[in-house]
Amino acid sequence: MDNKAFFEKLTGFVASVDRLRHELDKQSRPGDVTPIQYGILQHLALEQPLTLSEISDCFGMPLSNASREVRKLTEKGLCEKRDDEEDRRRQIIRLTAKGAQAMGEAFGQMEARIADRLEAESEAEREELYRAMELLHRKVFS
Amino acid sequence: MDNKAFFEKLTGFVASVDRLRHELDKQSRPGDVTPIQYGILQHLALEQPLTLSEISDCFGMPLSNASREVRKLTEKGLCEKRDDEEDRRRQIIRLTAKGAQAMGEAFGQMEARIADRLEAESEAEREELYRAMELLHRKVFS
DNA sequence: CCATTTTGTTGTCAAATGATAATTGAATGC
DNA sequence: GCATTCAATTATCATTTGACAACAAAATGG
Repeated sequence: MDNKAFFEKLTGFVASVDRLRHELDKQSRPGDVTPIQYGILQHLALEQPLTLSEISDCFGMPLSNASREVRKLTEKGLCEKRDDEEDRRRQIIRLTAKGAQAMGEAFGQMEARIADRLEAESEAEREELYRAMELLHRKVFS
Repeated sequence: MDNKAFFEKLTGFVASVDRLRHELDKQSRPGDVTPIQYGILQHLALEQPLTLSEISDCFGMPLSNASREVRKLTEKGLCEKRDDEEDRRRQIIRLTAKGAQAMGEAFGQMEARIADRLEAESEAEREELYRAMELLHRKVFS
């Protein structure tokens, strides 16, 4: 298989992933949270706590903008900042109980949609899909 | 495997795909094209021609905005509109030679980066990755 | 100690995006 | 023929995002 064929498959695949993400986000994102803010909340829901620098790196966003978005989220009561005891320059970001609940609901909705989509698949097929994601994640999407 | 475990894997996977896409786009996107416009160009590079409605559907964008973005692309000489002969309400969108060349270069850059990333993989492994994408595309990311 | 680096904050600005309404011309269904 | 639907255009507006500059406080490395 040449690079070109592989790359074309990859391009189409990435586009399809993007579409599903867009669709799921659209349905599950709370109305008072912007898309980028929702991305930050999702990241926090999967991995806590995070520092501002980590958020800024992960989203390829200048630190100044990460700070702004996180401030807006804290103003909405969805996450909170705390000084790092070890390095007091750092801010440690966590979801609040309210934020965790909001993300729990959002993820629940998404989970239900994914479950619908996989209804027809057998247990063995699900495991195959799981392994496919794991493989691609490890080898392509580092 | 329960829904939750599968869903968590999916969420992490989608985030990683998004990060790679973001990184590749950042490096390959021409400076005079906005991110959304670049998405439209990529779509056209993979599938031509498209109508405005198809573009608007695919990106979940109101038709009015799709029209605006495509107009900007035509003003930049990267794509062109033509009346559909069969249904004269429709506009058929294609890349111009200039647009095709620009996307050829952009895709070439991305392809090279992907090739770097897969350098270590054997032919058999590449084929496995290819099949994994195909499987996930078909069964999950419809 | 002192210069430098790291981490974050605040403010500002232009550009990109999302959303809506009003309008046109072409097709479709009866 | 006529109402309705469809595809697209244009205009407008608020919001979101990206980018940059100036600043402050804490850590680091001599």
